[in-house]
Amino acid sequence: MSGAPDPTVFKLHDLKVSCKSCSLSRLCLPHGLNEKELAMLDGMIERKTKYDRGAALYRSGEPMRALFAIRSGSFKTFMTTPDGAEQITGFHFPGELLGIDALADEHHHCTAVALETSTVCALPTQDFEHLCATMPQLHRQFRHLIGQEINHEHELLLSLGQMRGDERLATFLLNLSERLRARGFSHSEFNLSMPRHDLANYLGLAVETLSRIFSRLQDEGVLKANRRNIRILDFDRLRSLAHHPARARA
Amino acid sequence: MSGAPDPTVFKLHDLKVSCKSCSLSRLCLPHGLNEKELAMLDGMIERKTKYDRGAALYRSGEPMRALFAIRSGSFKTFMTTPDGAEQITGFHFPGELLGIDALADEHHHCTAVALETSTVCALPTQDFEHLCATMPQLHRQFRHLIGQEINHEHELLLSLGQMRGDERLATFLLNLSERLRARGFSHSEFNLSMPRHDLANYLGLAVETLSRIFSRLQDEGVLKANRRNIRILDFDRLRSLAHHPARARA
DNA sequence: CGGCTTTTTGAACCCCATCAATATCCGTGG
DNA sequence: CCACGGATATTGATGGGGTTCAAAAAGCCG
Repeated sequence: MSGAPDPTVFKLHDLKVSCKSCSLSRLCLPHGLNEKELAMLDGMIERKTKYDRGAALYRSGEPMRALFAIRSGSFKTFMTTPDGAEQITGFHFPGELLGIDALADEHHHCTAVALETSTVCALPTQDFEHLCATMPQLHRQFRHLIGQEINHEHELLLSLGQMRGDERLATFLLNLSERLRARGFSHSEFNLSMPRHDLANYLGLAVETLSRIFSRLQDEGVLKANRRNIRILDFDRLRSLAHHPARARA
Repeated sequence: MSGAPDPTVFKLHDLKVSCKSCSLSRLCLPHGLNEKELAMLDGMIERKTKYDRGAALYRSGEPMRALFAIRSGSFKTFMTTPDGAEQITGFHFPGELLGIDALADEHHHCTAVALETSTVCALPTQDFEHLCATMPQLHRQFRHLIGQEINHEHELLLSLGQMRGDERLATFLLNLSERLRARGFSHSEFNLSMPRHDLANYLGLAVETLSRIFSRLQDEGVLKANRRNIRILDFDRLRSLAHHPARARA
């Protein structure tokens, strides 16, 4: 389960990729930094960490060690109640930040687990704090990314609080589609990195209900879903679902 | 929260209260600042803003003017969809920060509306950015408050995604009770500042369902609810509800 | 006292959870 | 290579929590 990484897998050139040459930099913390600042940031980052599927980047309750930026792969973050119930609060992709749930008291309130073999860049908290103080642009981008996180959670609240199951799934798929597009992938066909179980939990549904919704959307020609593989056929229909056109629950 | 302040209560000396003498400072941005820093922060703050019930502090889409700290009263913040559906994302009380939903792109993604006559302290964004750069402790407290906001939204996600109606209400009441206690009010009896309609929306329920849940909890002797007035009679039962003891939806 | 909003209560229906069973995929070992 | 077992996913049947429609009751304010 845990990512006891085979040392031989890490070739030197993998470890030395810099922020400067990283294709994700425009989505990530380095965005907007000049050459000199970039170099400073680069110097602070530990880049060697690899996580296999199921490996935890951090667990709820642990003290915060670092801020993480995803380089490849994907993660889920979830809350846990004392009695064992879980709620997935987000799926995270390359260029996104992980660990800001520890902002309040330097301890994590979520657990982050890799959905597939993934790599992250780690930024020790002390270093980061110092860097922010000296680089206004880094600080700004950090705030920007936190803001995105908050906005995303607001969208999810809207979804869970107001929408039916099919509307939630439509919203999720459109959001995912956009995030993949922003990363240079196809926005109409992709493979989900999470099992149905996780997606259902994220959407506040039972696995069976989610499966039924997929089947129905497929029957209606909105998409084609073969297990993890999704092909969106009718974006307009999906969008109209996501905006649940005629419902005034106000 | 209930302290529906008579307008005449606001004499000039109220408007000039400084952070230093503010009873909420330990919950608010000034927490941990030394005398000199406190004076600097004080100098930046506009304190005269008062909002009647229904008045908007800011609206979704507007550019961010300032960061707000609530001094008295209470607010609700909500998301709006293109088709008019709303989801209340939070209720906010004295000492809490409003406006951080604009962190991503300097534009608000929520609307904030006063639930009763309320006053806020406004901190213009540019000033604040500058202050943060020169006062590490202020920066730290700002991060702390943002973290609290994120944590609160995670709790709400858990609530909406995993709990039944009665469990959601129990969770809300316990949370509210704690926040009131932290502000020196009774934690067992209080007046809700929001109508059923808003609370139902926040909890992802229909007004009728919420009303029925209140009635049932009252029949069971867990609490006494007379319109806005709530008296919690059995904290243990409420807590056991909030933790939905025997349900493994894992 | 009227007219308004807010809250509660009642009845019917529906989305979704649950229980149960089948199907499909995948990794492992014979 | 194929067989086997476990995890993952789909499908069916049933029941319950919650929404919706409808209306009455209770505050609130002019």
